[in-house]
Amino acid sequence: MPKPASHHTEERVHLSPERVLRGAIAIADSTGIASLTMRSLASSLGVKPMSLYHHVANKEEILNGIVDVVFGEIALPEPAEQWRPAMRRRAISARHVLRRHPWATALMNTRTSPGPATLRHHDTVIGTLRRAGFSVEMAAHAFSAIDSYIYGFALQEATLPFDETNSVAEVAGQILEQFPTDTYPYLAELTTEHVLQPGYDYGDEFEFALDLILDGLTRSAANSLGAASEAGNKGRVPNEVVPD
Amino acid sequence: MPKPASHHTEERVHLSPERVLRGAIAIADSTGIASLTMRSLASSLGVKPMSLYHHVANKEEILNGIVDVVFGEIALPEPAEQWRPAMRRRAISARHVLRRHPWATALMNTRTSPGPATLRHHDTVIGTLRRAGFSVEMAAHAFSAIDSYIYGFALQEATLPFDETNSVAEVAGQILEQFPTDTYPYLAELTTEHVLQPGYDYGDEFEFALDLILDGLTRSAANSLGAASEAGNKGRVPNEVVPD
DNA sequence: AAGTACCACGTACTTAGTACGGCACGCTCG
DNA sequence: CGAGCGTGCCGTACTAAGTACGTGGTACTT
Repeated sequence: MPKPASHHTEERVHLSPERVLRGAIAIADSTGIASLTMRSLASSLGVKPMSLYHHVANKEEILNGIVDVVFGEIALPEPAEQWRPAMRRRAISARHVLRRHPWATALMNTRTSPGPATLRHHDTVIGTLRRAGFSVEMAAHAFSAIDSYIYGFALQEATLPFDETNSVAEVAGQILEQFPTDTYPYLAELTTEHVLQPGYDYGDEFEFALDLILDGLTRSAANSLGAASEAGNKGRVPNEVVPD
Repeated sequence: MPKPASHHTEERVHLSPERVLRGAIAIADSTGIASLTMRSLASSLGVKPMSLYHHVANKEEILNGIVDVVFGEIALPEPAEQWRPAMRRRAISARHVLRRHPWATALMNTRTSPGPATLRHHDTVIGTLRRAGFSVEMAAHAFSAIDSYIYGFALQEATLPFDETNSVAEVAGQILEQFPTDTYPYLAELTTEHVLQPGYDYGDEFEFALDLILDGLTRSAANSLGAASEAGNKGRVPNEVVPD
């Protein structure tokens, strides 16, 4: 028999900022961001609440931290990759990550100080565009366009009121049944003829507009390069021509 | 002299669900969604906290309610409007509304039961597309593309850590100064050569990708109509040809 | 005028974030 | 090898916020 367990000794856990953040993400993923409290987090780590404060300043810092961890999970472009496949791969990776962590998209909003993984992510993305020949302004356009779409899509996907337990059919039915069929006729049509069809998955929608945007950027970037060289900066030699 | 004011009589306020929601929006707009508590709301309405519960079931219902009010502020397409200008006008209106209520975008995420204004909004948008000749599937594509972009842009705009008080320059400077200049070279470049330029306004970015998406939809819709008529449903007579 | 529905209120309970100080453990140094 | 000390976990307790419950005043109805 081991010595009579004082509450230290045997099961002393030894936290760390990383363990705290990982635990926080685990709770948010499994039971929702609302159920992430300092108490629930401590308890899941086998620790009392106040112990957490030796590793993080406060709950805000935890929230900042887990958002940055999530950003770190997104696949970055490889240096050698061409801009379009690089952006496509990154966008798809981002969507997967944000679907794994449905709370993250909304949480980003309330954070104003980006962490290192976030900054690195942004820097790499912009760098990929710039090295492909995008002007600074055009890179800003592209970055804003793609990222807005990613976050917006993730936000909508996260808002969908169905998960594994209740299907699309149930929820959509419930909402529409509350009203006479002709109150929202087009919504009803879209729902019954599209959303409720077997095999429907809203996630499949993602790549449609992603490619739409990438097509548009390819065109715009080509134009702006043309315009730019007309404007006289022919000396510039991007190491890759913009279109694709 | 009026009768000795029992706490009723004179200053009896008479709440209503509408007044409660309006008050809630006022607080969220002026001091942030975090400062919207049942107590602060009650106090701003000249009432004690528990009085609110005679008009709304709980705080959740308030949050659902204010999100729906915000949706109601977005300009809907007119029945006679062509799809492209209609979508453009609506998108721009939505961005303005979501900028007036920066808390709304993130809050949408946590709501799963859409209110009547939200449903009406969606129905009108889908109807505009369908009556313009979009197939059900194509309307779903377009709806998802445009709305994802709107919400994502609004989310990014709301995340920007500057408002009237502190300028872009200060904040951007603070973040980048924490690191050696070459840690995030492309981010630094974009910031100094673009974001910090006089007259820069992130909001101007919105219409660039919006038009990109609308262009892409115009093209895709034309293709899908072509494909559809080849597929044999020539009998269908949309009252407007899709492209523009 | 009496009854009644409505609705604001006071009190109090629960959950959550966190300030403060105590104290066990194990490493370092004499 | 033992005293001292830093690290970091814990107990207590305070504050803020959501809200259940019961009371009583007000004004409308008959």
